[in-house]
Amino acid sequence: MGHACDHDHDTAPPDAASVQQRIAVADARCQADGERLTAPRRRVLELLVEAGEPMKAYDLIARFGEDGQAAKPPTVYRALEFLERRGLAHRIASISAYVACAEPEADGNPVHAAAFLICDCCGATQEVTGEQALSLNRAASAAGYVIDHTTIEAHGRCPACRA
Amino acid sequence: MGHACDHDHDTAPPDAASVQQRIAVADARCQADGERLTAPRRRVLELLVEAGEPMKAYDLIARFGEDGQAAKPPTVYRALEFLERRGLAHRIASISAYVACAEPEADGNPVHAAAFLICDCCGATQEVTGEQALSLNRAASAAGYVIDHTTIEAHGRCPACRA
DNA sequence: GGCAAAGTGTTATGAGATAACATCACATAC
DNA sequence: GTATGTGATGTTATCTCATAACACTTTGCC
Repeated sequence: MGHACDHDHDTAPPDAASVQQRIAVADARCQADGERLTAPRRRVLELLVEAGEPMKAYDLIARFGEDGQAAKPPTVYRALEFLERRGLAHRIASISAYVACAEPEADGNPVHAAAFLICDCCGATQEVTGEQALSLNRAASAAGYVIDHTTIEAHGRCPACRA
Repeated sequence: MGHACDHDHDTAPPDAASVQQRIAVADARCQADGERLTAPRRRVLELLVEAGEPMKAYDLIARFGEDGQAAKPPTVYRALEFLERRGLAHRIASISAYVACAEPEADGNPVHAAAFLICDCCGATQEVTGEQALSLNRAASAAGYVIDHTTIEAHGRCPACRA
């Protein structure tokens, strides 16, 4: 996503090989679980991993076709739903955007609670551990709630933009 | 907001007197800070307090006029922006809804970090203390981020709907 | 092959939010 | 008490985000 600020941002996008590497791992894990990383799902994941930062759904739609052809919205939204269900991507509700998961299944659980630090200046987003989610779960238990999933997002300025 | 479940929910809406009481307090505080709780702002706050649970922007728009006339979207969105800025209401990003603040300025700070427990069954929403936000702020500091505001929302089932 | 389930393509539309500009209300200075 | 600037509102139009509904295709299984 774009930059609201005027200073430099040297965010290196991942090289093509490591992108394909991550997709291969995702593919293998889907197969192991009896799920299919089909062409549209793979393509959306590829776009998210390449971007390395949150992307808007309609940016994914616009860039979906390798030839510059746009996809139809349901194609991308369905792929996003799948990727989220598998813990391969996350929706960031506060900015209506989507991002590839930084550590898919790091804890052995495909769907994990994630928390995000989002720079409102350059758009950089960092996924942090689910520690906040645990704290939230404790508060929920105390109130008698049973939690399904959490949305934890902090907005501010990253070290580079803070200057 | 509506109920997805079939069992009973006896959520008592606040009586008219206590609604007006809360609005009077909000009004006094705005004045003390040199802000004006104008007619459309007051009306939106009134609708939110009466509801006692999150409301969609377009429900506020539809019910804005006392005579059943709808408002124009910017009227309500501008009022919501003001109420949020003053800490009198919160946006719940994960469901694109708005709710009156449970404890305006409880800590002396008009704009405070809030966290929410949201029942996906009956729509009941509970605002809990900013403890989670503090934990998130610590994580952010460790990563060099400076935080402006946070979005902390847990979805699940409340005690009544858990049964 | 025949079947059921999951996935995709396509059209259309619903839901959420804001840009832009004209007008109005209010406080302050003169 | 009137000029002036600022903040708020009214109004139109449009933009962004997301999904319903239905036809068709692919896949895995018997």
